[in-house]
Amino acid sequence: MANLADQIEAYLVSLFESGDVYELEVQRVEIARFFACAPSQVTYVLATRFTPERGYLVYSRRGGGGFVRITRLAAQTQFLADMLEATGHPLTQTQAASYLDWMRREGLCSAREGDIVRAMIDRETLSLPLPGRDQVRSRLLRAACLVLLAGTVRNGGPEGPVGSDPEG
Amino acid sequence: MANLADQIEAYLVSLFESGDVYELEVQRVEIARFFACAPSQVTYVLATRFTPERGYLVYSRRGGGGFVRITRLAAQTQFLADMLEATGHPLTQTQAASYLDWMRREGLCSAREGDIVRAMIDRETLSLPLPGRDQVRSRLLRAACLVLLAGTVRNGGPEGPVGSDPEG
DNA sequence: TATAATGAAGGTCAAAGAACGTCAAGGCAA
DNA sequence: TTGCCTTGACGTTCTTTGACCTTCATTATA
Repeated sequence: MANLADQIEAYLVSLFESGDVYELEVQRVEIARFFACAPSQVTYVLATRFTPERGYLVYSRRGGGGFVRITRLAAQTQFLADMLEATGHPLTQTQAASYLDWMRREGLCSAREGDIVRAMIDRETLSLPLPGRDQVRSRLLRAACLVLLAGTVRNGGPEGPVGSDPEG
Repeated sequence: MANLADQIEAYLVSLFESGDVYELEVQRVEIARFFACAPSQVTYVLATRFTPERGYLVYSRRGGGGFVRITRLAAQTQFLADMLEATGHPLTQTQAASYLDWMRREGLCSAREGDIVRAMIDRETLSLPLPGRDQVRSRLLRAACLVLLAGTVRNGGPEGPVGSDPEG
């Protein structure tokens, strides 16, 4: 178990625990320097270890002042894991709605938050042909759930991504 | 927040907030001197952060006695009309996110609600080819806005403590 | 009085720099 | 020999700067 990826993972986890925080902001190149490895190695660790299924969210920003932010998701229950698993597959409007109902009952989201997501995954709103529609819906629900589970994800305002967006 | 652009943005926003004003008049060269940077850096910040989509208007005048005036637009007036107009045509991720920034600042949605919608309209989440992606995004934002605005009318202040309102 | 010169703003744009991401190819271990 | 690791070349995004341009008010000049 002496491989680098595991060491880097352990190091990052230790930062979470020693600091007792739910959010970490590091620089990829710093970690790479610390472990004397290629920066892309850090990306690899983030991609394989710090996944939503394992309870983490990763957000990064390029350019000067760039960084990598790792957020630890709130409580991990079996149902949440199942739901994240479910959002990996196409979902009908009814299925998606029932997940939202559940989250609402569990206090994981407010009624209004549920309404927002519900409106956005509505078939009329999506207005896409059917094989793809359910796939897009599941991705949307997943994205929403990740934010809900993150507790407080800072992603906008002065800290958020900014600038021209030719790609849309 | 290691980069200059973010610092300058934060500084300008703080001027708005500490003064509790909707209009600011500064000199580009003064800001540049204060931050010990090139004046064009200030122009860059204005161009990327203080955009109409984010609810700001910038007017400037050259020559002796020149200045830069930043106006913070209030949401209530033309906001709904503009937003619905905007959501009638394709929207890039940056444009959409900027509208969300604005709504949050104006108290039309909470930070978490903004994050949810932002995550759902992300290009990675949508994962659709480009001509259509921006169209779907605009429908999604529109759907979300309609819920947000309806909620505003119903209960007045949406800007509650983030994530602590499971009944709301 | 008109006009020209001057200096004081801010604007534009392209290039360089600073991060992070992607991907394919090779390495290594069970 | 299959499936992770690891690396490095190359790509994208965002920032920062500096050289050069335009606009405006003021002052000097014909």
